[in-house]
Amino acid sequence: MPVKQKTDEELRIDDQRHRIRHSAAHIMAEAVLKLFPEAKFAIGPAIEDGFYYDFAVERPFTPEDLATIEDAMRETIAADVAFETAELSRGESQELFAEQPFKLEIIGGIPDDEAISTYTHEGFVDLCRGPHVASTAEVAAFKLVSIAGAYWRGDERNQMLQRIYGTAWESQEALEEHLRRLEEAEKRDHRRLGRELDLFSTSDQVGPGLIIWHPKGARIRSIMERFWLDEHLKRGYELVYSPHIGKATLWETSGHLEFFRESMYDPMDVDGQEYFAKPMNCPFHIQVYTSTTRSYRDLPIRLTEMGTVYRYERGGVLHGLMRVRGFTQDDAHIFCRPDQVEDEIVGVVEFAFDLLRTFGFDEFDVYLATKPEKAVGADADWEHATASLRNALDRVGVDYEVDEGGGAFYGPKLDIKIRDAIGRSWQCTTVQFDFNLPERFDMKYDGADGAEHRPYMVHRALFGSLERFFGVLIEHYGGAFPTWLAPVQAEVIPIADRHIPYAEEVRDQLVAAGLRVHVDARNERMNAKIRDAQLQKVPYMLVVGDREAEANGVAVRLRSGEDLGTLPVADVLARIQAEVSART
RNA sequence: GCCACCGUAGCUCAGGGGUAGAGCAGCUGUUUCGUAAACAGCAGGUCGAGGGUUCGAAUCCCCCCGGUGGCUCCA
Repeated sequence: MPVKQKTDEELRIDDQRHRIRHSAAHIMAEAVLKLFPEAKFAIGPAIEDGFYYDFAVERPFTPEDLATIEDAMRETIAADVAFETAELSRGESQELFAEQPFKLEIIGGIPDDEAISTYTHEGFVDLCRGPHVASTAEVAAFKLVSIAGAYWRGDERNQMLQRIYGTAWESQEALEEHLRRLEEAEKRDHRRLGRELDLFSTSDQVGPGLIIWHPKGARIRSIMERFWLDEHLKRGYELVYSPHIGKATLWETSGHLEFFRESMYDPMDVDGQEYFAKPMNCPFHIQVYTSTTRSYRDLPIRLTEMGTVYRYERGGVLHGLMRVRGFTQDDAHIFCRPDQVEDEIVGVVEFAFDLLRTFGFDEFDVYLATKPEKAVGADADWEHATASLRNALDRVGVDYEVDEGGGAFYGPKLDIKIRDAIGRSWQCTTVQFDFNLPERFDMKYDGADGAEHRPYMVHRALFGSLERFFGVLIEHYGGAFPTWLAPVQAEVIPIADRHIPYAEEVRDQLVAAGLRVHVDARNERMNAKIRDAQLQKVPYMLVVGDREAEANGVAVRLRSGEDLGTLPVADVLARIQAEVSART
């Protein structure tokens, strides 16, 4: 869980790359100025793997412009000119950038006691804190990647600027390595694998952001759900189910219509009453709680549901399984007494790590978000809840970062992000206190003291959204799901048609033992069947020919390409079953 | 929602004012094969939808829908 410390050498390279990228941004700005003299400059920082620069220009850039700009940049780099820095007074800098409104705005935002510096190369002066490389030639390898619109200062009320993204490296090899990594990521893209492995789709006819699970994807999902349910039952959660719509009054009480309306779909009319599709499950779980009086002895109550919610997302943000309009949360609500929360949080955190590890993730980043400016609930409750989160994390022995003021208005929260096989980070688990809903729904329990008390309420989702988690899983495994999850665990490959009956016998034996097995009885050569099974990333290929039928065995090939030779069917069964029970 | 780009067969793509093409997949036939693609034939398209310009539009223009990369948003 601790974040890995970088070595001195790694830090040196990071610094060098940062300089290169920042310098590349300047060189690009200079090239743009040469080609578009009227361009106004905004900002141009180094970012992960590259850089960008934002410009206000008469017309948007085109892909052809990128090539022209690249050429101009190459000239500057070939000229090997030095970067020179200077410190200016406020007045001098304002004079220098008199024609550059964005720069003037930035200068206006620099505190009086801070120095204003510029970096200059080849006559191009930019307001800049630095640092840069000594000379343009150090930008050894770069490539302009894409054009995008971007709002000035990231605020959509502001002017939209034209942003050019580029990548830059200390050597041609490093650039090529980066491009290879991008290709690798593209091969893992869950949208591509979703189609190639026939896992899911979306349809124009259904609508964007709405996922259609195909048999193989649904198979994996059902395995995930079964495992999920077993683990919850083991840990004292109770399963509930709730409807997909609820009356407007419910959402008024919960406050969703007041605070979340822009993410909710318009209501439908049912017998003259307005009903809304649910954007969250909590109000329903609260109904379970409030359906009867509760005693302090009943607590904690842990209610869980795979609840499908619908939220309006703007068209431009939809992305495969990662950002959708209808998704299923592995939701749970824990209602407990203040003296129970810390243990409850420990339980949730340990549960989350167990669950995520089972799905092959072992690097986590944990964030604790505390009370924001605007918040509901008593200070004492906030303090108690936040302390419980901290104590729980300490007890579990987790390193975490604190996001001061980053909590929701209704309670502090804890987020867990996972790192996938190629180092990308994904938000999954979230654990949130809620001081708002218990109040709004007037939840209570009878305490040992005979008085009524307000329970604590904790929302938590471990996968987060099943759709998104599935997308992350696909990319993490690159479609090669471990045996326990693989939609087809073994493909039986008869060499000639006369081996089909035996192949079916083998399949039947394995299926009877609970495995997912398919016979490739197509009129194809064995080589083609192996190729297709490889491309489908089936963990086991069981080749059967005369020899195997004779020996009552199968020739086992793994998707790694490894050939295990001929094994008795019973041995293969045992081997696969062992992997399934170990969840590998 | 905003900016840019894209939308041609199930998939990947070519064609870019004179009414459509390849490979793979599919179907049919032949072949019955020992660890990543047998061979042959056939079929498959209102060129995302609608409107306009034109003698003629897949091609040019407008608008809508969908996708991609960003921005913004993300209880």
